[in-house]
Amino acid sequence: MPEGHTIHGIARDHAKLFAGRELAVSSPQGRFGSASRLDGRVLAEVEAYGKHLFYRFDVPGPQRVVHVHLGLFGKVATVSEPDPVPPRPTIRLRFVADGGYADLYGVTTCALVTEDERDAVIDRLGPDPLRPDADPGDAWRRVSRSRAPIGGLLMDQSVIAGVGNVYRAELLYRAGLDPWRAGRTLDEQAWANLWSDAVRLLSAGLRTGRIITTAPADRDRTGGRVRAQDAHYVYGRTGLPCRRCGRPVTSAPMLSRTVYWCARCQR
DNA sequence: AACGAATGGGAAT
DNA sequence: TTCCCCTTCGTTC
Repeated sequence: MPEGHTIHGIARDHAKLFAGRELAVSSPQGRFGSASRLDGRVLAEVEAYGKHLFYRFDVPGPQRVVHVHLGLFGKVATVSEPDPVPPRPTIRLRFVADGGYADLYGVTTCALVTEDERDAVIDRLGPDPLRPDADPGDAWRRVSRSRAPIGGLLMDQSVIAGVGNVYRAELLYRAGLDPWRAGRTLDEQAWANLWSDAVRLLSAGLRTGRIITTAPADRDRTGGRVRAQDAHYVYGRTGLPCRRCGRPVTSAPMLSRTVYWCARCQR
């Protein structure tokens, strides 16, 4: 689940459900030790940047921001009903308000930090295609100077924040780019196109809650809802025929993550 | 019951 | 580069 669009969706939903309200905060699992310092306090705002979430509370003292990073397995379950079910023992953090509640579990990071620490996290990140203030020029400077493969650069959060393994594969397919090409062999227009497609795809993901990257012409259009097996061009389709040329989709490890591509359509 | 994989990332080597 | 953390779920024994 957790690529940038998921995180921004959680921020949007939690702002609506919790911001400006007093929250009951607990850690059924016990590993979020700061829960009691936030319990009964007002959540001022929720912010998403790349794959990072920040919850700012009205509390005294320098530590007032909960920094959350879901990692590979982390999940957030949000329920817009007033009566919470008893929590599973693995729930790291639970927020409860009058109108609903949310559970976080399996997360890589869940910590109460200062504003400076929050700033430091964001300083390490590249531009986020889902933020209106994003400057793709910052990312281009990194890409244009790098010998690393573009498939790795798209996954590097200090280059561009929010793209994960699914969007990486699909963006490169849609651009016709070989994931193994060095960043510096791209021209500026190729990067501009990649960036604008990232804005388009992640925005669509935020809107629909799903990663759907295939153009209508490249999938079976019968039926209203896009079938799961029609949602992607190459991600998770090793050995299946490319939707456009029929050649079996290739996959290989890149920096310990599987990258998928069509060796004929992507040069 | 055991194992592997999964939309991630940081620290250690 | 390798290892380690986080949790769930489907497959295999």
